Amino acid sequence: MTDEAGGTGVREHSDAPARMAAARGSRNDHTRRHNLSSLITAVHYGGPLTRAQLTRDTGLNRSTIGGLVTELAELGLVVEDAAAETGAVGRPSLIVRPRDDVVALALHPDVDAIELGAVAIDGTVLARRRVSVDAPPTAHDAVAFAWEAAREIAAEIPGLRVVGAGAAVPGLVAIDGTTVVAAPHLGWHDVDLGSALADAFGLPVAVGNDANMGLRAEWSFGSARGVDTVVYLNGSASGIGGAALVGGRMLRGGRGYGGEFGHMMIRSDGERCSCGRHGCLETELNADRLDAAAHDAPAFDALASTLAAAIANLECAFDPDLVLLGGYLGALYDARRDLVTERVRELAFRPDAEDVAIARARLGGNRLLIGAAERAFAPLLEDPAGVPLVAL
Amino acid sequence: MTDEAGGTGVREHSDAPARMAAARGSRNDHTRRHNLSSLITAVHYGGPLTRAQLTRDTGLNRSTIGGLVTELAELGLVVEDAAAETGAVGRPSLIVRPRDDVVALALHPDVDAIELGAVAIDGTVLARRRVSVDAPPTAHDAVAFAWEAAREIAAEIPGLRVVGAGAAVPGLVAIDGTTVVAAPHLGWHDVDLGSALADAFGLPVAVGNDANMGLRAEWSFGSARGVDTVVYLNGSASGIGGAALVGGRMLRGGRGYGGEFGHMMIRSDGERCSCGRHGCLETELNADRLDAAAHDAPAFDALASTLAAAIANLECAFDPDLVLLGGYLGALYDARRDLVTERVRELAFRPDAEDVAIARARLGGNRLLIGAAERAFAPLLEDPAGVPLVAL
DNA sequence: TTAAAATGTTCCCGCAGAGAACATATACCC
DNA sequence: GGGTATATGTTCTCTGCGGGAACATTTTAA
Repeated sequence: MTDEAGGTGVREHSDAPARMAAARGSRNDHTRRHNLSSLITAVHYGGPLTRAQLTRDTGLNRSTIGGLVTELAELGLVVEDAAAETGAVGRPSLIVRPRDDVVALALHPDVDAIELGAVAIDGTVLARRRVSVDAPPTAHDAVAFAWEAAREIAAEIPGLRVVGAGAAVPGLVAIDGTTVVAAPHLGWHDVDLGSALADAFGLPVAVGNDANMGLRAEWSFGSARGVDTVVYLNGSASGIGGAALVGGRMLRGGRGYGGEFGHMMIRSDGERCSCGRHGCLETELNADRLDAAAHDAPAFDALASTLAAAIANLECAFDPDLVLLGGYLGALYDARRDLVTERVRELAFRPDAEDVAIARARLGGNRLLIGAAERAFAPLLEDPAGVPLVAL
Repeated sequence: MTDEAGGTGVREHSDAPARMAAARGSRNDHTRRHNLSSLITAVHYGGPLTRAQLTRDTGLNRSTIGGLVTELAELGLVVEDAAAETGAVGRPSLIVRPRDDVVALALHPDVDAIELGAVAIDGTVLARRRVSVDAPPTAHDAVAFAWEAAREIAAEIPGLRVVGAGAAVPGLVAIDGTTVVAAPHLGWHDVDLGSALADAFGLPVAVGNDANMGLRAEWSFGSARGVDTVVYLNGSASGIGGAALVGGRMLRGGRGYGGEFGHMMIRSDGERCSCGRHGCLETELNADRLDAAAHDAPAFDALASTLAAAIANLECAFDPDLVLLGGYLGALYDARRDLVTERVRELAFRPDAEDVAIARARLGGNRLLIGAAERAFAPLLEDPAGVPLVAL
């Protein structure tokens, strides 16, 4: 026993509460909330499902499912359709589908453009607006554009009900989900984008790093759908963004800066990086170098090997089920798929010969909007009866 | 929307169940189980606590706490003592403490010795047996010794009730928690230690990597007590073991091989490592090099800088609340604390100037036994009424 | 047309926690 | 030493929620 926990003394002020953050006392209505959450989550990720399927998936009783679905319908979150022709024996089961007028707003300010989308609860991007900008936008620019675009969308699609807004920002976002601590390419430092958005829209807002949002989208509806442990690397003009999903949860870190794999050291004698260190991945393998090597096979192969080394390094740290590559890293992988696979196999630490699974991201232009919307939907999925919807 | 989830079709066989592993339908008795778990978990980590404290911590009603504690007492897991003198106004609250005759067995086979301990539910090592060996033991040796040692301990302390056994092994352990896939220093490959132990003892067994077990112990009762995100590096004769706690959960990875930071690339032109790669941390910074540099300040400082580089690398990947160092890495850190801190600050990616928190592990010789026991206690803490205790 | 199968609906039961009312045990004040 | 305030343990009742049986509904198959 350690010095601080032994003996027979009673500790009136224990650290137990900290350990019990997820283990609070549970009341009966927590059960109800949990089950409502299970159902809306199931139709969110799984699309339209029959009541019978929900009964099997959850293990709950038919009658309970009936009551829960009725409550979700009264909350305006799902609708029940008559069954399609199934060809099966027995009374056809009602189809539960998420309503397509429940949306989240998703904002993506970047160096050359600002984008806003309205994303339905099933992941469909119902509408989007984009404006190109000559100079990196300020947070005020982003909020002003978001407001205008939202008015337009509201006029175009009447009757939308909004649960909240999410924003994907190319930079470091604090753990509070509102403050952009540093977005060098935008020139933002300690900008409280979340509060600005929340004040403008009167909605709950979640701000996050763009790579995290991208991985979230790919996990929900893309190449990493439902995979438990994923490492994500995305190459863009502003460098390499990284994110990781560990045991089904986003790696956030103590301050929210976790997953910055672009600054993992990949060559100890490499060039100096903007972060002050030497040989960071995003310095050794960036868009400029890739362009320069486009017609120089050995140089191109060397870059592919660098990618493989990064993957191998991440593989021994995370042992992921899947390594997901986006942006120019996805393109590089597709162009030298065999070489990358072979080099990873050579370098990989894994004792079983089985190859590391590598895939390319595939949601494309909607990825960040979908990911930001996912963040905004999260509270609704957790407590369907506790989150108000407001008219857009 | 993606190609696979759009449209209006009904998916009878959705992937929803996979997403709902932790979101299964919940019955009322789940609530009871959860609350029992909360209480036993609280006294496990927090030591003796008053009923009043438990009431505040959980938010449950006094009467509910009374019933729950009574049930835990009937299960033989806790005892209630009369209050000590508190000096406070009001009726003194009963003290709930874990019973000290509920134990887990903890086994630690290593290259030069085998060790077995009986660890009480409050983390106290009640008894331990150790035998030195000339050659690395086989799994059979380990099980045979464990059996003998357990018989001795049973004779020494009568009346012990055992919940299960845990084993900490210096090597890679599969995600199933029973198979040692590769323990090079022991010469073990694909050895099913878990089943061998379970067959011998008739108990549930959890086998794990020694670094994971060590971090678990430090998190429960040591330097990382209750910290949410921790990166752990432990230097021993058999190399550098690594482990990470992410959001309060152990980083395991898809196959159970996560956290192998000893094979993180730290010098791209470094020496060849036993794993086949070059410049792995445990090759650049091992016990031999440390011994050789003991009386050579510049060389010693260089090793400290290597440690700092490793910490900085892990810091930008995980953004941990704490970096925990054990074994010779802890000693190295203590010897060059200022240098390591300064180099980490130089290299650190974090935008806020705040230093990365670094600490030395402190549980010492009992660490692995405590960690292995923690793993064995985990099912009991999760479902106190569902795990049988057997006489030792 | 009838039987079988699967699902929706209704009603009742049991379990678990909340809360009120009461009992008990301490400290503080006079 | 006695009375009061305060905090906690105990008992009893109430409510909410899921399970399950019985019945109703809707389909396919014979």
